[in-house]
Amino acid sequence: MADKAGKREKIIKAALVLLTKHGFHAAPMSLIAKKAGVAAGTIYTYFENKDELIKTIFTEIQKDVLEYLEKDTFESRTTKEKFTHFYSRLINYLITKPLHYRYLEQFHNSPFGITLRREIMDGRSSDPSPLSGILREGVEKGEMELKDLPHHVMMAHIFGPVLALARENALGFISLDEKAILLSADAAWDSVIK
Amino acid sequence: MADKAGKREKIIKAALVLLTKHGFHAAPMSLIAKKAGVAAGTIYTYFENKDELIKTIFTEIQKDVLEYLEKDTFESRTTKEKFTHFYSRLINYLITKPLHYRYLEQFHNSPFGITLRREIMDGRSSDPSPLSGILREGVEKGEMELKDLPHHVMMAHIFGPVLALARENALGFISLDEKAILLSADAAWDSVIK
Amino acid sequence: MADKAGKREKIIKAALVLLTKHGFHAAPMSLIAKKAGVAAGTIYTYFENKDELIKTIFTEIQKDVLEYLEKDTFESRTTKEKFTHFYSRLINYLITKPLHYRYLEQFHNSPFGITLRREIMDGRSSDPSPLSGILREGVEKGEMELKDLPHHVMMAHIFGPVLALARENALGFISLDEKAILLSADAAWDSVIK
Amino acid sequence: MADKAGKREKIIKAALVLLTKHGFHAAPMSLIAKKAGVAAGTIYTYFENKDELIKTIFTEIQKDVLEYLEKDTFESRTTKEKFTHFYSRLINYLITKPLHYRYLEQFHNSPFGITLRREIMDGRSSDPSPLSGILREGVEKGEMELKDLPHHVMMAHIFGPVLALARENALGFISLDEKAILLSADAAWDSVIK
DNA sequence: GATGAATGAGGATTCATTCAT
DNA sequence: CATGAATGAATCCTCATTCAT
Repeated sequence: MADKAGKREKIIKAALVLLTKHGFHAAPMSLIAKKAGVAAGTIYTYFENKDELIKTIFTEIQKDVLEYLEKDTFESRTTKEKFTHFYSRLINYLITKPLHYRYLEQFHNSPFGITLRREIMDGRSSDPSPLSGILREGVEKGEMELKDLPHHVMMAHIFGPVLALARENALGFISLDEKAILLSADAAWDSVIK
Repeated sequence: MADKAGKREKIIKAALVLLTKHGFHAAPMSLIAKKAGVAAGTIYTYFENKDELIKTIFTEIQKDVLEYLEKDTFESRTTKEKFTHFYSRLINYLITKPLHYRYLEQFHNSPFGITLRREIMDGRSSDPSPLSGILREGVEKGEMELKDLPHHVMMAHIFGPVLALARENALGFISLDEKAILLSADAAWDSVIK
Repeated sequence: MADKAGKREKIIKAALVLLTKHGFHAAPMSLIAKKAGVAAGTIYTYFENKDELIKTIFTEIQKDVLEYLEKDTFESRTTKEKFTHFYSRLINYLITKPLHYRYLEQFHNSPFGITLRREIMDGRSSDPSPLSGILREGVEKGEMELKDLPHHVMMAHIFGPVLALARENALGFISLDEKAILLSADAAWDSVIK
Repeated sequence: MADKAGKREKIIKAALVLLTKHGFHAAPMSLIAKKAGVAAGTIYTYFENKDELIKTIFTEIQKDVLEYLEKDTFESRTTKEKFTHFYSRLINYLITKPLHYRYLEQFHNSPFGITLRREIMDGRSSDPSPLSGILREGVEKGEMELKDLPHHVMMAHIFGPVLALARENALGFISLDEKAILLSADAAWDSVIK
């Protein structure tokens, strides 16, 4: 029992590393098995096939991100504070777990991610991000006014910089400190708030 | 002679479409050859191997982008105008040529792109973007003041939204009009200017 | 104890269905186990390996056929009657149990069946069919005369049609009624009797 | 060009032997390639996949049989003669080419063959055998009368024995001479003619 | 006895690249 | 130069069987 869980975890960990390093296509199942310390066939005890493995890892990371984002959120904060908290926690997560960031990025650019996005657009799956809710609430409470931007443009000015910084970080080009992250949050805030 | 050039072009065009559509790994050389109307072996007359083909296409697209960005640039403009011109032209290019955008994105996320970025960081290759120059000039002329952001953060707040919007567009989720592009340029400007 | 017998039966029943449906090669032990409601390893408690399972099922079906053929046989009948009885019972069995027929056919065409046939020819195993006895007896009693056919030719003209009809039936191409069976028995009789 | 044809033939010949010997499932493509003296991948230059290879071999054998059956057929013969000619040529073919016989048998018992049969039943494919025509013609000319048997029963009494004998022969249990074949043809005739 | 996770050899198929024509 | 048949290493996945619990 404990062993079972252990093997599943080992496979996921090995897969995360290798799928990120080599890319989804270029990471052989045999190599993943080897790195995980299991036989090739064992992976198929836990995951139906390579695609399922890839999707499962995404789901687990996503769950992990969302849990992380929701920590230490207090109702009493102003919208700006909530926004900053969300923004900096997100960037923090992606920066402290570059492997996860790289994985998410690759996933979103793959057919899997594109399909998922389409489902979210169609309403077949739900958007997991709490950001839209935070901003809407702020407007309703009259705490601030949003620029008159199309929704996608607004999102692009918030998530775009986050992902750009996470990428630079993951590639080892930069290392962000807490202060820089807050400055970035402010810049993002300025770009969408009147 | 003309035929030779013609074949090279046909191969590049076919490869661009297929590498983008299926991904670098999932686009067989044989299929590219077929779509280009040449024999499989012929590709190797023009390109040493698949990797070279991929890199060559990137170089050609990059050249194409830069040429496009430099058109209609007049000295007389203010820095804000120059910035807006650069920003909206870049976004325009990526939006009107989604195939090129998708290719660039995939390239940058591949080992090829990462290696290239590393070379630029090390000074072995040069940064092709004119943006840094535009902003530096504006500051020197006293036209505006930049926020006190680390260079990478500033770049992230300009290029991040551009790429985010280009992605949405390429995936068919949105379609940007000229007005939205200008609003986005303003938002980006607000995020980095005091 | 009762449970043990029950499990063995369940495995055989599940295996009969799946081996017939998918073919000996294409029916995984794991699937058989699942259908039988036992663990994969359990099969190996009752059968040494897959080959033994396959052979055992054959033996059980063969026993079943022979039992069926010997029912309601009375000494008082003429040879023609005995022949017709044997012929129509055989065809009836194969028609009412298409699964068994398909299994036997597949078995006989497999290396297992060929080996078995070779053993019968060599005298290492015995021919289980009572037909030869019936005909010999009829000749000895002077009830009829057999054509001067080689033994194998004679057998071919009796069993050949039976199997051909059973196949058509199993494939769902025809459905034989009692009358057609008797006509077929007559035709077979005509083909080997002077 | 000559080489191309040569390789295709070598593959077919090797596949015929190995698919027959081991069965469709148990004959690896790699082994077929090895026996044919080509690389594993080469088979896929000529055949889309294993299924296509199997079906192609069937088609070629079928063509071969039909050509053989149609040789030396003269209009002047009586129906009995035509029947005997057809019957003995068929049996002769199957006996002199046991490999082909074994292949056909396996094919007909496989999903491929069953699908084909179903298509013939539905009229989507055509029945290649000339037998029905021969018998119909004889009846129309008043040369003989057929027993009042269902069509499938009649066919079973003609093809059943042929296949049974071919099987015995292929397994090496018997060896039929010309005389035995003619006797068998007579027996078959007797079984369906009034 | 019963379980079912784990094993790893084996199989079908793909595809970048070569080279004889 | 152009061709495209041929190559064979590499990949994903299956499944009979074992064995610790």
